[in-house]
Amino acid sequence: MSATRAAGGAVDDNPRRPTLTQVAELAGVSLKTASRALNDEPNVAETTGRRVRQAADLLGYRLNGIARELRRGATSALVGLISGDLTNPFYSAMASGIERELRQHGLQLVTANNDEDAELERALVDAFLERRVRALLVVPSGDRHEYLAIEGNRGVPFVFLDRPPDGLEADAVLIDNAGGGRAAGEHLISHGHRRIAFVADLARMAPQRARLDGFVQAMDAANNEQWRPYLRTDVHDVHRAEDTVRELLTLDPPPTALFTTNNRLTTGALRALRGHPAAPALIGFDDFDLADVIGTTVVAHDPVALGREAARLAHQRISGFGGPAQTVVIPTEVVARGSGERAPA
Amino acid sequence: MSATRAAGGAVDDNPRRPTLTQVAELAGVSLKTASRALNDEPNVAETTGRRVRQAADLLGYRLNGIARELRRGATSALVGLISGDLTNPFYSAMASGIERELRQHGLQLVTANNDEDAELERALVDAFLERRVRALLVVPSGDRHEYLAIEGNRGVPFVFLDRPPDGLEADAVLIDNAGGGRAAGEHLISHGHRRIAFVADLARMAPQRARLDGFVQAMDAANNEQWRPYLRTDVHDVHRAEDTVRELLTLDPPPTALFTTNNRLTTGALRALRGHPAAPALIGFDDFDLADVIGTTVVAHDPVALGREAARLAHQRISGFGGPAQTVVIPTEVVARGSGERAPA
DNA sequence: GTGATGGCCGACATCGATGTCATACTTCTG
DNA sequence: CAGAAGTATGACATCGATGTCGGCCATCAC
Repeated sequence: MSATRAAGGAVDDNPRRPTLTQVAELAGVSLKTASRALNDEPNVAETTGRRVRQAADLLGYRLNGIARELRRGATSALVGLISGDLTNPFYSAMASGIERELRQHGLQLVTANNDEDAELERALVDAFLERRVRALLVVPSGDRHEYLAIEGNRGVPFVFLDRPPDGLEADAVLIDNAGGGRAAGEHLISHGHRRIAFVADLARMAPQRARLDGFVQAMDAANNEQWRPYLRTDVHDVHRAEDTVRELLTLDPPPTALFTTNNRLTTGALRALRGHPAAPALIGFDDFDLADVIGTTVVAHDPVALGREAARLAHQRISGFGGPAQTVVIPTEVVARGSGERAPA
Repeated sequence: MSATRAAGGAVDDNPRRPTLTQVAELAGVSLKTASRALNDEPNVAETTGRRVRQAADLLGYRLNGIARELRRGATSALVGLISGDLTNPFYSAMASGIERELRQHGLQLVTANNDEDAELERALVDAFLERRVRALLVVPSGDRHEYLAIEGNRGVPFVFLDRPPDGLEADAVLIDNAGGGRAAGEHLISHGHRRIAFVADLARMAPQRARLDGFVQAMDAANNEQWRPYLRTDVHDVHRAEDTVRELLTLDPPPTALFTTNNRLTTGALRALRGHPAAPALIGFDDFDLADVIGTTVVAHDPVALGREAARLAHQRISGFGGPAQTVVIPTEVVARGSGERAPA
């Protein structure tokens, strides 16, 4: 009862958890009978059952899920998620959607951050497979995913989130990136803009390319070429986004509108534009908290739904569905809040 | 090679993963030798090792971590986190800090959402203990945590995050809530405010009470009683916060300043204040993205550090540290950005 | 009274890995 | 060349649970 003992260290006389065998011994029954009693299996006398449960309580017995899983088929109730940093609200919203959906099916989410690094990602996939996860949800950072093809056929379903699989067929949940990019372009065009800056993240990421494709479609449809000098890609963090936007504003002539292609870049742009006398119009991909308060027009979508759909697909596979690979597309919608409706200067 | 087979369903002739025994058979060695070879243990002839590794590759063998864990001592490499919804940036930042720290020690984070429900929380704790997690990190929603005391002594370390343990001694990482509350109060007082509204979340949550305590200290020190009519507690979501602030503004006389005690409430307040001609001063607990752009003064702290410290404490216990319970306090700091420096009307 | 039925229980194999110990075969030592 | 020391390997027990099967006993039907 000393403070030391109460502190949660491994200090009991026997810090090892009691096993079912010990419970059985204390109750004076066989191992198997104890197992039956605690699992509410039939054919256990009521008094026996009570004795076993008392013994279990007394010892503080807790079933060993690892042993059970091994016996039951060496596959856990875990589903792995490999994504970017959870401090990015896009990923955390996704994770939240996944977690909620999985819980309904008695599955648990295990998360890991790939740091947008393909090498680390492979290692994490390996680690998860060794843990015998039931399914793997991946926001892939690498380009080629063939190495997963073998696994996909061995009973561990893969679901790709936000970025399409390359080199194998697998379930995926994507955002309508091209549609969103096009809608943003059309929105700005319809408000009279021609010199539109396109500020994008790493071009190696497929969603970024798709957003550009859609945007280009809108520009082509409007016969507008004036945006080309204002194309900036591979802007990967908030600070570089801020700098890039500042740089754009010094051009002559400056762009009259900006399209930032994800939440981080939009944040950077907002910082650069703060207090600017004649701020250009701004539209950002990804909705964000307080965008309504700031009055920022965005191409919105539902990242929680994205996660939920991915978890749903995974659960379908876990339940034995063997049909062809499916792709779910999450729609986007332009939400006008003021910044995207400013007229060109 | 049909589309169906490529789709990742369980469709191989033998969807079961190969076992080490099968690898050994194919390589023409004993089970144990195969184990030695794949684990780089000494005393394996080079040619034998090569044969085993080839066989493993050929079969697509992947070690069964569940079996290994059982043999090695029935304890996994998992650490559980039970918190509120990850869409709350406070929790997701915490989770990110935890994940990063754990990874350095080869541990994996498993997350679960307690929905702020004490009943569900107990069930989740049970589930995690059955999974034999190495440690449990909890943002408790319930008030009493005695039921964890037994576990703490059985070798599974507990770490409490954001809210102190009640009814047992255990490691904890807390924010300097009282200090932050006091600082916010002093800040507003120093800018001439007296009629200060205090808008708080559920009073049953200890951090909320501590923030109020600190705030009251500041008011008492300034001999100010005028804030009392503007105390509002148990405001639990963004919408109610918005409504509450609107209501406060209709009072006569209205408060000249607001102190909202967490990020959600601050968001609600910002919505209510949007476009208001003579907005009261505002200071919010918890920093948030874009607070700099909006110009919102906050009591800031570092939730990533909070997570990191919790993971550090957990790892310390896992490594065998048996000392008394430790409490780490994360400091707060008032970050002035304009909204908190507005003079009283 | 005999055989059949069903309830209750325990012995033992099993899941897939690792740890212990024994054994065959080299190689070294004096 | 005998004995010691070291290398490469395999047989078997083991982690903690569950599944299979068989035994014992009471009850019941005929």
